[in-house]
Amino acid sequence: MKEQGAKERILQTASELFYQQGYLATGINQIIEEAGIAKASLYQHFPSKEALLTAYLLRTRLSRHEERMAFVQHLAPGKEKLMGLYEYRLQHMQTNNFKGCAFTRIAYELPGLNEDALTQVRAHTDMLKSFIAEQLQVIKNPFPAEELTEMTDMLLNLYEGAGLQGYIRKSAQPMEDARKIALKLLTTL
Amino acid sequence: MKEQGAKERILQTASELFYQQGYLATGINQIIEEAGIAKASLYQHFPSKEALLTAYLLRTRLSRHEERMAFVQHLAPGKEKLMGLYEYRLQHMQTNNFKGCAFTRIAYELPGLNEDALTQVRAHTDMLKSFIAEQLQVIKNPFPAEELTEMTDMLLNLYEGAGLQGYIRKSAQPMEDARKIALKLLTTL
DNA sequence: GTCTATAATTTGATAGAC
DNA sequence: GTCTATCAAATTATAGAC
Repeated sequence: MKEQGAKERILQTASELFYQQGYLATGINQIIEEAGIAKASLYQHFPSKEALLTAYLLRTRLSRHEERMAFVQHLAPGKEKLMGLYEYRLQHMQTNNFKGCAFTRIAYELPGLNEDALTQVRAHTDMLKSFIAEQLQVIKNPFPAEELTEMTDMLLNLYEGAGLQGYIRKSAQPMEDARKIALKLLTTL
Repeated sequence: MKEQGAKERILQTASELFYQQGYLATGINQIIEEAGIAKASLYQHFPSKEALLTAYLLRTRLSRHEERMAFVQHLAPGKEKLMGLYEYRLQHMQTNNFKGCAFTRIAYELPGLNEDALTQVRAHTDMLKSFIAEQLQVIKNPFPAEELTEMTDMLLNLYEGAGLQGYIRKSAQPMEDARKIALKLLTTL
């Protein structure tokens, strides 16, 4: 990890800790210790802890999006890619020991979220929403606007709700159930 | 507020602050200041900040449940009471300026949640789930077990997902949309 | 039971040498 | 650019007087 430059090492360490322990529960001291750099070096690259948070959110949002896209890449557009969304999340939950959604964590940790951070959190669900809507339009075209919105909301809420339940229960079951329900909903189209 | 006794005043103040600002962001100092008592008095009644958290969660869970029940009391069992669930949450969101779910906040603030707290969080969604399942069985009886589970999950996820979206967007729209979708789902039974 | 005073640690952030 | 040393403030919690 040493060969990656100080700034990169800081951001990677902070990202891991923010996600695993939470933003507030993670101190600057722990970050510099685990990154193996001095405190003043951190502040050379990031003016404040809050700036580190913004950088973390931006990076995480983009990389999650890329991972998701890579996961569904080989799947057929439409129903298969939509199922892939649930399957990707299932895999992510299990790989990360049910640590939950990075963006939901930040949003709930900081009720008074600054605008930059709030923008990143919203952009994350915007991406999910448009992904769902796009795939739905592949399945059925033309898709009446109102019905499309309804089905999109339904699938998004199902996904987010199951993510929340899975986090609280430390279980993949809610998301697996949600996947099955989503499949059933799609076959009625 | 003075006439309520020290312990009660502490718990009320802490509850308000934990919900509004979050548990981690709220210091003991702020609690005693706003409650108007001395620090040692707080520790007389609660052995630690964590004990205060547990008391907060228990009280909030019970009072939310009572409020919810009172809200749907005059509604007919079945479809009407189910719609009342969404309407209660809508009212709650607006009254509390979209501060989100108290239990989701705690669950996400503290990834390493102690068992007592985790139990409270789970008990909260257990209550929601059984409420939904009960009302569904009023609408349709007998309700095949598998279908009942599916419909319950769907309504719960819809509810939780919309709650999350509403929190992030500071908007009642997602929950209103969810309520309409739920209504449509119920009329197909 | 409630108070004041204080302890011991940790927090985010900076000054200044190299 | 990276370091050591340090800052002021805030953290949870306790001792001991009244």
